[in-house]
Amino acid sequence: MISKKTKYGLKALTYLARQENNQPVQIGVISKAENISQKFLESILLTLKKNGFLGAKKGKGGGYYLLKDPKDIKMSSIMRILEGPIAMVPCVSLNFYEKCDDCPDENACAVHNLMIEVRDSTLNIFNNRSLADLI
Amino acid sequence: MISKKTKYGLKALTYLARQENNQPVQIGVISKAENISQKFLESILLTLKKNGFLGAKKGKGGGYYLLKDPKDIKMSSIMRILEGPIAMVPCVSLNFYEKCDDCPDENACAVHNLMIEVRDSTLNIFNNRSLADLI
DNA sequence: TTAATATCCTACTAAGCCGATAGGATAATA
DNA sequence: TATTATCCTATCGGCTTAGTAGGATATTAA
Repeated sequence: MISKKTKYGLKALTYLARQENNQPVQIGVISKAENISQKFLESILLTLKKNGFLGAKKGKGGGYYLLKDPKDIKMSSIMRILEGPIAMVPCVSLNFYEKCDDCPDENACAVHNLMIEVRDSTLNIFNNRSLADLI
Repeated sequence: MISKKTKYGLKALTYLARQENNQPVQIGVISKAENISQKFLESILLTLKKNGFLGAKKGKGGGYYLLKDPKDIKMSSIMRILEGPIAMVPCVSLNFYEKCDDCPDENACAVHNLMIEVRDSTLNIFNNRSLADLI
């Protein structure tokens, strides 16, 4: 299960991707259109900005806009910023690896190997889908 | 990310699946072998019993044992009992469906359709892997 | 019958995360 | 200089997770 943060972030990104000429859109506009708490969305867009997905313009006529072409924004990169690991177990994560306390030997762990399979199949989707594909 | 409950449950099930003649194994034995808190494992095995995966025998020489052949226990059924939904969003779950508050129209939701894809690919693995495959 | 064994059951708790809110600081525009 | 809109920090209630405590129940063996 992904968090609401991730879901809202994805919806906001697709909203921005649909804009003509990539014009800045204000938080309030997106939050109303997508039924998202404005303050909550504010923090989400901020992290997307800090991670290089969005640009922002202050003052009248300001708002958020995409910094890259939707075709060049892989779903996997968005998911990792918003949700964190894509893997179902830390010991199988490529970008958020963590050793399991209970496993003396990872390769001997039955769960481990199954979760590698799941990770790869999910990753296969997220790596081959861009923001443009969501529209 | 799956919970420790799920991970521990899977490990315990594979432990039982490895037993000769499907002999009962006590909680304490599994918890020591797999480095799991005994009391926590106790509650996990209890839910697996209540859901028809395990049988139990009380008193000396007792313990837990599998009720079915490991080949006949699909990963998807285990995951649903231990972890709950396999889908990443409730509105895409086959067994735990829930409508999203923020979506007036599911089919118009970009996230929705992507998550159906992910669900299907994950389900494809969990439906075609049995407990026997984990050993 | 009694003691030992091992599951069964209910309740509780500390810690952490999630979703959301509050209130003001900063920067850009008119 | 007023207005607009992002930026930033701090906080909060509620829920879940992982684990603990303590005893009830059933089975076995002496």
